[in-house]
Amino acid sequence: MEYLVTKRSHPTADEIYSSLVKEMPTLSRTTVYNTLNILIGANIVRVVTIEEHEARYDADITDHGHFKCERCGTIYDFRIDTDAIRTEELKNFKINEKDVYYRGICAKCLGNIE
Amino acid sequence: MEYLVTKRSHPTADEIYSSLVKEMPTLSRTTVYNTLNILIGANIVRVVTIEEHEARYDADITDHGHFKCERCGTIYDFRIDTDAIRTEELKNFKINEKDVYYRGICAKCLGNIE
DNA sequence: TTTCGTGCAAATTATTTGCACTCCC
DNA sequence: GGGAGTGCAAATAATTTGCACGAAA
Repeated sequence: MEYLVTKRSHPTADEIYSSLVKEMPTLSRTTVYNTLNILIGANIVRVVTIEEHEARYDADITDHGHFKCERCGTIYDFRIDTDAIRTEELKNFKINEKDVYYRGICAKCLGNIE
Repeated sequence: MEYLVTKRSHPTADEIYSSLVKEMPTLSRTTVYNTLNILIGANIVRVVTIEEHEARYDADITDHGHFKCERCGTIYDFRIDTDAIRTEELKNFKINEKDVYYRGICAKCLGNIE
């Protein structure tokens, strides 16, 4: 948990394992998954599934979107005003969770191209 | 492709396979995946990754959000005005793709509970 | 003949599960 | 002792890949 909070990137389970196993040599992947699932159940951690094949984890559970640069792979957070999204079609729906994922090229990579 | 366009649900690769294999007994899963990937590459089909473990496919490539009912599993489309989402933080970013996923309980299931 | 779509079966990979072990009350 | 957290190794499951076959051009 401390790792997720301090490192504000959006690591995969494997990245978490690889980083932490250096300090805790006995750590196993199972424990990483177990712990993550507990944290998710407690609503302290969110899953970011911006990539199809692997889940990423985020200790920031406030409403915000994720942008993934298709060139450098960096994932950026951005604030969103979800209330601005008109959703008349979901008028009588109970919305528990909102995920907004954008993909494209970030400003840094765009600058490097020119 | 015809299947995806007529059936407006958001089937998984396996659902597509299972449905089509009845009409085309020689069909293989490989061909389903091959074809889907061609269609995705041609920007005719979008992947909906509202579920972690399996990809769903959508022949509607216009900007719209997806709502998944956690009770009945139905996936609803809803129109979104993506321009209404203020994204000053992505000012100089090139955005290629926008995915909006909501989860909760749909009106129909809410009605059944009471 | 060469190319392309197809299909089988094996490989891949993130995640889950079964089970055994240890630590701590 | 008993429960919880841990870790190994095997299982699971969606998707990809290697390869070979057959039709079409």
